[in-house]
Amino acid sequence: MTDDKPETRIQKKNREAILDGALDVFSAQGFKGATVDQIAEAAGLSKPNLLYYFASKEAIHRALIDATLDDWLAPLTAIDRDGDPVEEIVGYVIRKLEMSRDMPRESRLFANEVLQGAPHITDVIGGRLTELVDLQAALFQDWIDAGRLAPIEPHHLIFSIWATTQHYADFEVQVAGILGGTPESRFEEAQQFLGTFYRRALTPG
Amino acid sequence: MTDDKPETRIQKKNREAILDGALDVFSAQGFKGATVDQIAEAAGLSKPNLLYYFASKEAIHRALIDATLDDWLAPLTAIDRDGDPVEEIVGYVIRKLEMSRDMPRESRLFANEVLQGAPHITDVIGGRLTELVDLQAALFQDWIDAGRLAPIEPHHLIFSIWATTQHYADFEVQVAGILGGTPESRFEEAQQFLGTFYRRALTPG
DNA sequence: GTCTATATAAGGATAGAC
DNA sequence: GTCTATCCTTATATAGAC
Repeated sequence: MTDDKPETRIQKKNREAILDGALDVFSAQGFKGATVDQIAEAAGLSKPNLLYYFASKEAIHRALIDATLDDWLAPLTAIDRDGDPVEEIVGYVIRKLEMSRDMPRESRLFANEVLQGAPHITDVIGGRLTELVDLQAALFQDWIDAGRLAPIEPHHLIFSIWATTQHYADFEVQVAGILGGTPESRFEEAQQFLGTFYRRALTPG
Repeated sequence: MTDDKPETRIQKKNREAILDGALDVFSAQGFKGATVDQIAEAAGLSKPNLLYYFASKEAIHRALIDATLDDWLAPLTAIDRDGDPVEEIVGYVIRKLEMSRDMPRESRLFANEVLQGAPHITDVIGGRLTELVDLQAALFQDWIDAGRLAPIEPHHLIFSIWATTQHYADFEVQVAGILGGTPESRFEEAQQFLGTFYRRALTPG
């Protein structure tokens, strides 16, 4: 166990604390609304010490996007071509809703980013994301052509799934203000609603 | 025509220019991301001159929310209890989609606000908005009880309508990046998609 | 009502001691 | 690696002349 590795245990711990704190702050306030001071405080470090690990606020944000993007897009690739079309898509809806419940900060991080013109992820949208979506949309279209899914434009179907599921994370204050109840009860209702809704809209015949 | 009225023509024109410029800037960058300089430039005034009309950045934002909120919530009250339930709700969906097309700045203004915890409109969410939604949700429930609408939780139905329609304004860069085409072609597709989608999910039997 | 100049504060980033 | 002190830029807001 030599020690010339690029990352010591303490460095790893600090980097993780910084990224976690940055996720808190960027997701709640957006890029410009976030301050390095707030991130440092959330991470339990002084500002200069934080800037010893990351060269700038931009660099923290970039690292955070890099660290979360894969997780965030993962469900899109988990749809099984050999499964039942309606159940596969409803399953995707439910997974996305669970992510809104379990990773609301990530949802808001990307919502803030896209809402303000996606200045830091233009390459992702123009590249990987479009490829992934086109791929799944083609699969949906195959299912439709085979009569196993009610005819509907697949890209817009994907948008509707993103919109309806991420809504519960991104606009949570509004949802909570209107519905009341607990986070758990709200997500249970949402799960029930979305399952029913998408089954009706997608079942052929 | 005496001149002791609180507002002259030139004041009115300047106030409107400021609010219009502020709508540009706040909707694109959020409250913290916006600067008074940018708003002044968008309004065609100097910064001190702008601050002659509004005491602070906060005051501009408040005035803007006040000036746009009524328009933004109007469609919610336009649903006709005596119409055909499915067509009334689909009509609401289409009106909301048209608002995403025609008032994208207002959509993003409120999206920014809610996404970041609605610090400036807590009273609206806890008050007027909840009342309006509860009222319409009760109407939907009546329709369901009468067997004229497929059974579905009405509050979540309203959320889904907001989410799916405002998505096209709030996340336009992403939608445009994935779909390509023109704004017109995208909205036509969306209209087609959402009409089909909600008719299927809401038609009873 | 509108401008130039400026006060004042916040925030990003660095210097240099330890 | 971590801290205190500080620099520098940006941004809100005001003063005061015209």
